[in-house]
Amino acid sequence: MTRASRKATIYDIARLSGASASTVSAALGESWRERRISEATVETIRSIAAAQGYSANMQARGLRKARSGLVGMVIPLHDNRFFASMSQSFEAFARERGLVPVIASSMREPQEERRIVETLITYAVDYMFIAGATDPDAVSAMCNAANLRHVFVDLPGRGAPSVVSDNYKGAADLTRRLLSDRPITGAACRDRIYFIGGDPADYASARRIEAFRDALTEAGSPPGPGQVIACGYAPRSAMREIAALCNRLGGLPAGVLVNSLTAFEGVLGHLSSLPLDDLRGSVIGCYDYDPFAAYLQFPVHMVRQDAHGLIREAYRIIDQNVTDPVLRMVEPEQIAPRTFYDRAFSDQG
Amino acid sequence: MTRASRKATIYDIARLSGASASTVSAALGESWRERRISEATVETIRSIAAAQGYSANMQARGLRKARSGLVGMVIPLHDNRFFASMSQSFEAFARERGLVPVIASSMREPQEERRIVETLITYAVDYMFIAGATDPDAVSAMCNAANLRHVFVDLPGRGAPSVVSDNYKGAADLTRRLLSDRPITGAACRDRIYFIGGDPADYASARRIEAFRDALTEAGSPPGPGQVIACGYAPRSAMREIAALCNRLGGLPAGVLVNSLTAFEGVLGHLSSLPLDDLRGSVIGCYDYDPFAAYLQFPVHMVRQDAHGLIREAYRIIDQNVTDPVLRMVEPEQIAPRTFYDRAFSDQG
DNA sequence: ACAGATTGCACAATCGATGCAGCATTGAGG
DNA sequence: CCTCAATGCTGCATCGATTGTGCAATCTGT
Repeated sequence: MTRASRKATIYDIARLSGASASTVSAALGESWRERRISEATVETIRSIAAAQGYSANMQARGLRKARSGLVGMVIPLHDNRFFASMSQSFEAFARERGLVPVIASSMREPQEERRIVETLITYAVDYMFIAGATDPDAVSAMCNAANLRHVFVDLPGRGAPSVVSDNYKGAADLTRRLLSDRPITGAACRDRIYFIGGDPADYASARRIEAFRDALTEAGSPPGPGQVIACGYAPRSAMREIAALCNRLGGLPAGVLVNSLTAFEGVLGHLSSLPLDDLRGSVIGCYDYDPFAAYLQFPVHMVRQDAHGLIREAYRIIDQNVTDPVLRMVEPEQIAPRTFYDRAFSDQG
Repeated sequence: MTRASRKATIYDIARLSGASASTVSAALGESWRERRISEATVETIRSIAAAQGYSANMQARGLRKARSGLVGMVIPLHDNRFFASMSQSFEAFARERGLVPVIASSMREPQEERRIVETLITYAVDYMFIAGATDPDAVSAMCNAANLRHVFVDLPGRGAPSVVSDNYKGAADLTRRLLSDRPITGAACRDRIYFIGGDPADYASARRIEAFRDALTEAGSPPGPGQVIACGYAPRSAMREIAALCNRLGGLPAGVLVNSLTAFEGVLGHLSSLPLDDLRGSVIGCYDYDPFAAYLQFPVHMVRQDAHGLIREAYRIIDQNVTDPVLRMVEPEQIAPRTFYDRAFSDQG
């Protein structure tokens, strides 16, 4: 920098190179051929620009071109394995396309969600992804008013394309695994498998509960009352419910399908207070994945959602210019107990 | 929206209200009092703007005011508990200040890091935070050229203020705990505590290793050769090293301090292959925290870094207008084995 | 009733990059 | 020698919001 305080602009480069600002703009961009700027001029301008440490002002460019080069994503929270993976993929795909990702978390508050969408619109993001939307219709309304293409992820909306995890298949497969792995004691009520955690008003949980019921019915033992305990995501309430259940049954049931890692933390809080032998009479499954959960005192069947695949599909929808409210499914992956190291080490090793 | 495709601008509002664009701008902003716009006019303009769903174009505003309202942060990766917590806090503090956070991950690549900083500069972010910088000097050079205030987090730089975790204290305390908790067998070499994982070229690891050595020395048993095994962060190499160590010693050492969760995954891979009783002769510590790691087959002493505190300090530096390369420390928290539920549940529950 | 102050607003320049519409200059062709 | 086309560039308006300046109209005091 020769001049102390401000960043160089095309006018500075124009003055230094003796060319006009429009020539500089063309020379530094892609359009210099079609605007018949000679190669020599382009070289000169580029070297001067490089020497001055010039870089374009995206606000000015965005204002003029009515595109910002930004792509927005709303997620419920950063501090969560699943959504953090989404962020990582979201960013990677954005970069592939030369876009800059802006990720904001809504804390699952509809009001916050709307505020964020509004903000991203004022920054003129070129596209927007909304993961785990709490009020998809409101979001679509705002985006449509701003003429902004958007895709829902993980939780579908009616006003735009959506990509969701195949919660039904994931939960059905997991249930079937638990059913076939469960130890049979003969005591009827203890031979059942219980579903714990999640909110039935939540789209993903509803699909999973539906799959759980169907899989049990298909196996010849339709779920009885109280076999689905959708007590929310908080560890504490999951711990309370599993304790109450064990108390009611006089011991652990043959199997437990825990819906979410946070609920699993609560279940774990109770299980870890039991003698290890008690656990051998039960099979545990968890919808969602954590590498450390694979090393507990007992085997845990887990489901890993394909965050990368979800985001890949979402970008594909943008690339293909789809705007109808289609619904695309991405399959989650079943993780057998204790197989973590086979996979993880081959990636990171 | 009365008009189909484009967003309303102040000129639209001006036309509809019969006022001039500058009056509209003032009325919608903070400056209408000092520009002596009557309250009645302000009301009229605001209601028309609301009816039109007007919201400002930040690119235009940013261009004019030379501020974007964006605040950037570079992190190594999203998909990591520590950095995800930082993102969460970063965003919360940004919102408090009416700023929009832009978080990008460098994958620990110096080149990528520079590219990101450059990009954030072209978007005219008002401030920038760089966590886990790989090339702090280059970053400072770029930011200074663009006249951009920035703060280093977790890994210090020489060209700007830095906020780092007190790695020395965290590791020293953890080492002391392991020392006092370790079972004494009498077999000299097996009574030692080993440090596994991390990269000594990395600032944080170097501080921790230094603390580990000092704490051992202070306890009267200075570390021998091979007692610090800084084999990187990959699970696989940590697994290999712990296996080799056990082989060399003829069993587990009295204690292991594992430097990072990823290395811990590897150590776990080996430990889980041993009979549970072997583990009772050893005390395990891990620098970094995971709630599930608190429920393994054996107790684990963990250190939780204060991501929220780091970010709070970083913002404080910005607020206080500090630009000298000061170094501020934030203390990490020691987590005793199996105490997770006492804490977590009171937050979420 | 008239100078001077105050109120309430409009005009125009500006931020930096872009792109359309020209405008000299050179060379070729008749 | 003159026309026409190609070449290589410049000038100017524009994107939407902000801000310094200016200027009527009304009000205040005497």
